Amino acid sequence: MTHELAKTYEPQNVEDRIYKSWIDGGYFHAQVDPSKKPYTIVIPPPNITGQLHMGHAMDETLQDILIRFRRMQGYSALWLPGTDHASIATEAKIVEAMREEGITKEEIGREAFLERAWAWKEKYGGRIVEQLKKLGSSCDWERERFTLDEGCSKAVREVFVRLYEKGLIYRGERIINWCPHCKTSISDAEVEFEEKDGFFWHIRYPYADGSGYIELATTRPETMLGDTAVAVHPDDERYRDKVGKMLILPLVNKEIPLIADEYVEMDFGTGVVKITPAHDPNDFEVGLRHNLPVINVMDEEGYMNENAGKYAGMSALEAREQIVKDLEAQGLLLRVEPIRHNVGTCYRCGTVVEPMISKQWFVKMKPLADPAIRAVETGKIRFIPERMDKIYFSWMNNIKDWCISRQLWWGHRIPAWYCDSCGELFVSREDLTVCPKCGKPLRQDPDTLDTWFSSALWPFSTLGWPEKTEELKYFFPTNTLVTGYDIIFFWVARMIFSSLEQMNDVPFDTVFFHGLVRDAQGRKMSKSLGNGIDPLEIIEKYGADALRYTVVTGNSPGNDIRFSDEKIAASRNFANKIWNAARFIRMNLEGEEIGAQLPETLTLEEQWIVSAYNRIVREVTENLEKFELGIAVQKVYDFLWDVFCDWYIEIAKIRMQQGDREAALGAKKTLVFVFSGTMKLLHPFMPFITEEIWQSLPHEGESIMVSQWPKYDPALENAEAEEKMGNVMEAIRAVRARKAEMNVPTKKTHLYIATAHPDTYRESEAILQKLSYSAEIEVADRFEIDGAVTIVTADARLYLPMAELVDREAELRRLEKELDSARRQMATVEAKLQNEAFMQKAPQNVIDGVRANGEKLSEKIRMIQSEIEALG
RNA sequence: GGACGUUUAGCUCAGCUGGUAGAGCAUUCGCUUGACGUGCGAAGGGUUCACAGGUUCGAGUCCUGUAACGUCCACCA
Repeated sequence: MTHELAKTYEPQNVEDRIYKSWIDGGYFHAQVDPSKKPYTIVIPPPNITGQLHMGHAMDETLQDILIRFRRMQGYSALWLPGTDHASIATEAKIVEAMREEGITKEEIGREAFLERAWAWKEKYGGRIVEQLKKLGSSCDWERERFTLDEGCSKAVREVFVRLYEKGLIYRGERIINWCPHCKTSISDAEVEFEEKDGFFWHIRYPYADGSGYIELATTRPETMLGDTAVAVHPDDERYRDKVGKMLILPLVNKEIPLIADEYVEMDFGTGVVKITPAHDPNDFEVGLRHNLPVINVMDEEGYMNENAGKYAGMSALEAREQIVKDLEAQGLLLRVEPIRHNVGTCYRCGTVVEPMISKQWFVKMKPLADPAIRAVETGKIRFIPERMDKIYFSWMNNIKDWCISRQLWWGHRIPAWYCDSCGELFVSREDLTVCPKCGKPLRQDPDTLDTWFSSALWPFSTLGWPEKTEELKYFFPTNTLVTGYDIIFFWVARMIFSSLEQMNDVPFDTVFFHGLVRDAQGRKMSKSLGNGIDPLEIIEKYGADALRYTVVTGNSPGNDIRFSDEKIAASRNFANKIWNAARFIRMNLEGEEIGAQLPETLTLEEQWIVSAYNRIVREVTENLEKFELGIAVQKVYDFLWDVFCDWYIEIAKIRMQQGDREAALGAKKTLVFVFSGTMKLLHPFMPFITEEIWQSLPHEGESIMVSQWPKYDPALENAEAEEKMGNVMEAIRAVRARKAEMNVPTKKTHLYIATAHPDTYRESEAILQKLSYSAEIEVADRFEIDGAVTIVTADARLYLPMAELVDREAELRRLEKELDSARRQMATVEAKLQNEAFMQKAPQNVIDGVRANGEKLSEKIRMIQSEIEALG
């Protein structure tokens, strides 16, 4: 297919059409193919509630680059897409929508609520997927999955039952984090600490024997209703003889003991801690050690419960105010001290979490963490950048049991059934209705599982596990996981231990971490700041390729990047540059039937560009294999713009305009070969424009995305041609610079070239003539020219006879300056060569390099000197 | 309290296993050079890469320490 190529690249006219052609071609679909090696990436499933944001844009772009690269290399490359049901986030959205209608989920009940949730999922769940397509993501959509679909649900239940049977899942009363807004427990990982202003209320607790008071301080006075002890440090002199005495808990008028525990720090605050086992994780531990009763004074909504006596029914905050007042009235409040302290908040809604005792389901982590630590230690899983492993280890080494039950409806329901008659508990793969023991009806646990429980299984649940599918056998373990460092605990760590436990293998061999996309000022993009940039608007305006290029260029693994108008504009300009190079080539191809092969024999400049291209092929491939995507794309950019366009196209014009059909054909073939190959190198980064261009040039095959990745070919390497062209280019630059300096940039002048290598320059005469704006060119080993501008390059002396423009004095000064600089460089070279330590210890190739440099310099110095003599 | 990251041209950032610094943007000058002004050519700009030591023949690149900024973890009631 051919299209008229517009003067500027218009991605809007290209992208959707190309994407559709890829889908229609079935190129995204990866098959189980024993003749190929598999390469697999599973997508970090975006939330169905989500809208595409810049974080996704970067994440998906990196994955698509890797997948497209491997696919072209001949792997059976599977990029498995899907979405996450995101229990808390989704449920919150639906509850919110219902609130606007004036109904609550309790009113309509579980079933009706879930119906709404699924309807919502059907309506909005596809939105993010459509947005991913806009980026050009080459996901295998035929294999799209959802964390709550049948297969994933089956996997979740299988894992739950297995872990339960192994004793790695248990139900128990522990301190958990309760979010009063989301009305569910959340895991430790889901608590974010925020520094907030608060108060230290200093309170007196009287001794029961009337022998005075003990002073303590608390930030949460309302919890005192659940105090069951007061603790001091065992070594604290002040209380040595008091430990063991009873205290009267104010307001409650109950006796509680004064105990000694190492947990208390003598130097902090008053050195006295009230112990509330039901509402503080540390106190809970203390309580266990001292066998203290646990009194929960709050309900799940964050209101004081019946244990709170007269405060029952108040919210925690109301109770706090009242309690402070009451203490004050009784003269037990000593003072109030303002402090800044860290408060745990819910990562979803930001509400201050309430630590409280609750009966929940937990995963016992220690046995799972050990193999997970080893997998990274031994290198079975590699983190890029490597430093991420420290974060991982520190978390895994200090891991606590994982609270997995949520008081939500949208999610995987816990497969546990209770018999209210005989009190038995059953955990089962199959739904149960009657008690296998006593035949009475069973009641299923109302809770659902933490969303991350299902995403932890994603690398294998999506491939069909627990069934033994062909896909699972072929594509698992997956290869690369691409994700942001912000979900290393939530997701990466949990996939690792889940996979090791269930599959007895790692889920992936490499984790490629990227950073955050920040705004132009370096701030995190956020809704509240309103500084978010919508990738879809960027795509609309600049094209997906420009967006993709922007998020990978100048970026290194694990580091954040800033997104700015300047950057996206620069990317757009690059796309336009490529576009016009293609336009030029196509224009010159009209009426020619040429293939995609190189000509049989190559001229010097063709040898040079092909050799340079060939090197780029090798380097870009290596960079991609090492996940150095930013470096890889930078190399393609530099080659395409600075080498191919700025030099080779200009050079090729000469032969194409000369009228010699054979010569022109050679140039055209070379242009096509190098440019098409470069389009392939660029394709993973900028898939749309490269496809559009590749199709418009002579090519073999249906699509660039299933064409073969260019291979480095040692036969194309030509150091001699590169050296020769390097000299020619240096001469051209030097002439241009001199003319620019003299304000006659395009003046056509004669050019005399005195050199020891005349062949090179004679061969390149036409090039020199055109690019240096020369009239006629003469090449010899030496010239005697009066009143000429002289230029000395490493390889030649160049004369521009512009007597009328030459200022002898100025020429002399310039040459002196050049001589000076050459001599200074020479001095450092000589210093090295005379340094015995250097000569002895430096490797031979470095010494050779310095020597060669020295020879060049001395030749240059000699030439400059003779010019100075000639002038003087 | 602990760990980690960053600190390189005016701005945003590259710089792999150590061999005397690069890009994009911005700036200045000059170009209707028949692919592209979203362009072309040329130029200036780092007191040598936050600072102080050290290792080395040689350090932006390795080690130690300091400072500023940032991130994560822990959390003292």
